[in-house]
Amino acid sequence: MLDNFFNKLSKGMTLTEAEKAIFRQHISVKRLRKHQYLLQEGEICKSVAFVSKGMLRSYLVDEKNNEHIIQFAPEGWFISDLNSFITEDISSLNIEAIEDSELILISKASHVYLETAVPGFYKFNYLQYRGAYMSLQKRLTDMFMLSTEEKYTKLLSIYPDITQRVPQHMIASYLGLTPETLSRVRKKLFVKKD
Amino acid sequence: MLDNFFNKLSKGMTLTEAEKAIFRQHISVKRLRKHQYLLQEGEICKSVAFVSKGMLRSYLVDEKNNEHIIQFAPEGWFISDLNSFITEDISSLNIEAIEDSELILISKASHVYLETAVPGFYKFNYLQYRGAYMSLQKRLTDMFMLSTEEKYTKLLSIYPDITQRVPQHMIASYLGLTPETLSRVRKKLFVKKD
DNA sequence: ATTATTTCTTGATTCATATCAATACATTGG
DNA sequence: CCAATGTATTGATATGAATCAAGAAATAAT
Repeated sequence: MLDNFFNKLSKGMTLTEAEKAIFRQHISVKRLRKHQYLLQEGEICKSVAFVSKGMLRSYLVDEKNNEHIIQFAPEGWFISDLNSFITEDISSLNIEAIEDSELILISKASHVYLETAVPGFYKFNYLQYRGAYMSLQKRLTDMFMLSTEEKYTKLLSIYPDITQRVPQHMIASYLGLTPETLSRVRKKLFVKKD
Repeated sequence: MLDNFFNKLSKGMTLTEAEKAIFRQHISVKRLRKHQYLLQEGEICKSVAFVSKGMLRSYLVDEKNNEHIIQFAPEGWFISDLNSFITEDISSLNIEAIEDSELILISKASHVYLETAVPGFYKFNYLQYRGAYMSLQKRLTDMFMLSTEEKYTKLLSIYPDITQRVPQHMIASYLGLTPETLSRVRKKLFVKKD
């Protein structure tokens, strides 16, 4: 069950068996059933979570009670409220399992410890965040440059199985659209394909 | 003139005099006058630039020839087309000086060298990208959650001197607005303040 | 100084998407 | 099985921002 996690690490750093043992002592495993929360706004984000199975989403709620999805995290991804994790301020984010999920948690203390105990961990984190930064930059420019229709089709091309795993209104929220608008966009797309 | 650069590095890592010497051997200095380009679309991004003086912007041009500003980089910031830098594919970004500027360039080969020659450089980069990732996440959620007026006032509160240094139509582009819309938003704001 | 160029403002109109409202459809739970 | 809840569709209308167009203001160039 830690295999996914060590696999992920191995992609950004060299990882010895001894180091794996150190990791094992500094992580914990958590299971969430669908609809359960890893974090709710107002709490402090105590750990970074690696998703070894299932899927989570993080979202914000605005004054009008609209949800805005920040991130989906299927297996192989990390999720947290980074800002709260680092500053230890209260979080404005909610993180919820949208499938039954298995998580590997790294607490702040453990993270700090691992950074010095496992030298390659800096490199891993560097590559991890650099990649995350690049993806986010693409997402932002897509928001600016693409039409609503293109945003949706591009999302499908990158994550083809997303419609099977994520309800449509959440996809709409992730794209910054109302459910109604996404429904109409899809209608147009399917008419075209006939 | 390298002081700004070493200061920046020191904020994320410990930096010995010996390491400074290594850096000096692996960086180059470049001056750009206003309107000159560090990178134009179609080229390969050969280096990451640290802005020690002045200010640059990176932007994309869409099919309708509209510019979309991705980033402003005043002194103390890094700028590049990360994607092109890493993959060595051609860039779709333009990077232009919007003031007379002084840059410190790190080529790809140097970057790779420095990562191993200066152990703390991983830590620096990790923190750098982690911070950049968090800022970008805020920018994205602001785009989703704030009204046009709020986007502008928030930008002003974070970068109060931006109106002095950056033409208004570029601020509009950065916020994803047309110049006309920003002009009208400002009019409303100033009427209110009377 | 005077012209040229860039930047900003203002008005009229169009367009895309949000909003509001109702209904259909699907899934879950007692 | 039926109610309850959650999810998706569809229509009518409102709204905010884009677009088109013209002119004013500011800045730079000769």
